[in-house]
Amino acid sequence: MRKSGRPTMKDVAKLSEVDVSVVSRVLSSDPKLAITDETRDRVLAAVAELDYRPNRTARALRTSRSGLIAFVLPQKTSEVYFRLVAGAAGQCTELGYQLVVAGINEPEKQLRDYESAGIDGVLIAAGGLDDDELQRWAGSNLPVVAVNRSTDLLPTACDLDYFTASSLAGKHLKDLGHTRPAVLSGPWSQPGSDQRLTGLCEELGVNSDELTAVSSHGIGAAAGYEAGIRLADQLDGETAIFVTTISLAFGLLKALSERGISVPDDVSVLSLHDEELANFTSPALTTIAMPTEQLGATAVSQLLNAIEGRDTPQVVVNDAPVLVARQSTAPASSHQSATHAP
Amino acid sequence: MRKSGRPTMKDVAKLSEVDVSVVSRVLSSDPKLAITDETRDRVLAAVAELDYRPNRTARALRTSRSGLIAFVLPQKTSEVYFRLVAGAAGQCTELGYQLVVAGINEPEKQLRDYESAGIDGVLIAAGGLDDDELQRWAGSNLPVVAVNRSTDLLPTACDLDYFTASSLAGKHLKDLGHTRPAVLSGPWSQPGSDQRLTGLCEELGVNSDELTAVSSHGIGAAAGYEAGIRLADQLDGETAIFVTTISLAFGLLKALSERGISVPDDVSVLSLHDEELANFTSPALTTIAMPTEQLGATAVSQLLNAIEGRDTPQVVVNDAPVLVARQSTAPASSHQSATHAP
DNA sequence: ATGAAAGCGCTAACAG
DNA sequence: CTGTTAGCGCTTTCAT
Repeated sequence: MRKSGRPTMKDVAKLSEVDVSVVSRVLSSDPKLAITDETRDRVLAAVAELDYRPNRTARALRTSRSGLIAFVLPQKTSEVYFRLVAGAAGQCTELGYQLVVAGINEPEKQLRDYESAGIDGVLIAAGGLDDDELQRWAGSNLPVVAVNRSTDLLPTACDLDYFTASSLAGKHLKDLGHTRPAVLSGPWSQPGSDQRLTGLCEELGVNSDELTAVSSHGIGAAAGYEAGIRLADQLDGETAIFVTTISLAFGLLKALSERGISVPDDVSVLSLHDEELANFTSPALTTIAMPTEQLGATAVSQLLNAIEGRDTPQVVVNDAPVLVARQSTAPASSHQSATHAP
Repeated sequence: MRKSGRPTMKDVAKLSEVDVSVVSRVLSSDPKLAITDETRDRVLAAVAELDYRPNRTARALRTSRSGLIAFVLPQKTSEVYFRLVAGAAGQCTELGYQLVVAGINEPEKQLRDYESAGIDGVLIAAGGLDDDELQRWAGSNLPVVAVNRSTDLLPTACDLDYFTASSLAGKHLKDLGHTRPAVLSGPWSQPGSDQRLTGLCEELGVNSDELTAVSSHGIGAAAGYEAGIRLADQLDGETAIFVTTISLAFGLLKALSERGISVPDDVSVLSLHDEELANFTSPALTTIAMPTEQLGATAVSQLLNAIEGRDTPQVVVNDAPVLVARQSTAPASSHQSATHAP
């Protein structure tokens, strides 16, 4: 065992000629501590002089609070998760926590590892999980909050406002004269119960099962391409395609171009989530930008609330989504047609 | 203070009727422990029965080893870093460590935070750091290893084999008849000393300062676009463009298309690093795929070596890069010309 | 082959 | 207002 060599509280106590307990109380600004300014200053001076920093491990052992939280992510992931992590990491830094990340594994095993490691709570990126798997994250002594998914399998969940987002999408399409868009969605979406569609349908006054819809088998561009080909072949006069997550849209654009369907002349494309690359596709992609980093940050706050035993709203809605109109959407016009030679 | 309620070593000791020290030694498979199989079995049985898991915090306090390592990332980041983290995280799980992530901040402050938190060592994504900043990461008691950058400012550094990668690029271009490619590189690249160019130049038999080169002001597609416009306007008969990192290439493609330069008819484009989206640009991008996840994993191993005081090679080269030929490169032919009307 | 005992550095009653 | 004390759960000499 290497001695760390760093000064301990005892050193500070000695130098400032008080007891360690006083140092401890000064440093944690114990509210019910009455102390002369003189003494406090002496302690603080000693802390500064020795360049003392508390040993968080010792503190953790004593208080059973490590200041560590974990974020569990899908093994196959995408830009969206990255932004989530960035938001969460920033908030952690802000609040003096450390963020541990790991790919998702067996929930039970992973949770027990985290308990063993003294992790205070865990964030689970639940966007792609089915109920069964999510359920398995619930049976733990640790506070667990679901991120990017609404659910009541867990006491706390944070999600983006997909209803508003899809309403925005619907409104934009309606304004352009598109009345019955086709839908390209991710693998977990269940048409009809999918909140990413309700706003759209409401705005357009259609029923979700009237729409031509295709589900992808994954969340990457390749999955979007594959599903996009299927969708292209199924198009029946639709003048627009609504995509529920952006990476799919990148693949779709390619599929459409291969099928000789021109965007936005033959069909408009509009996707949820925004990212820098949307500016650089051809044509540049119209999107609904979602506050993804915000979601990450909020999830951290919620988890800390749960850890402290404070109130934790079941669902948290963040900043409003915003439409970013680029070149992939255009007015529907009578000469439009998505039909084409095979 | 909440009692955790989990069984401790004492409970195991009691149940198996031995001393805690014996339990400890059994569990850490102390090599110089002589023990009857009978006793060991009793201990193990108790461990199983109580579902005992060691308290890593207590262990950490005792051994000054937390089992935590940190990965410090740029605030503005890209897909490449994500892959790095994925690789590192996987390796950590493999080896029983936890990976803490954070955006880069003030090195001194961050390092002291990490010391205070008991972090065992830190990985710094140094690809975009200048020497001064990197230097500031060196002055710490913690082992620090630079990732994605070769340097001798730190005792340990891990990097990809950019020499081989750029040789591969050079060879591919030469095979196609391109002799004097233009270069689009990231902000930190210093032409001439840049290892991402040496292999290319060697293969092509040119001097790096003979090449038309433009540096971007960032690492995203937007930066690539901006620099791409500048480069397009500077093109002087070049039949190919070599890009040192892929996100820039996405922007470049757009810039070229706006300038009416057709890829690959007018100019071929070839980029370092591969990602899924390279399949979905138009045209699909030819790349040199680098073992980025591997780098993340190797960096972790190196850091653990450093932590254990074992040997740490200054530079680690991983799996070989591989050429992924797609549609953005084509043979140079006499009718090619990058000149164009403004 | 096993047990006793001393702490790692910190916190939180409880005394004084 | 400040000091004493008793651990948190574990590892590790040193005894036996």
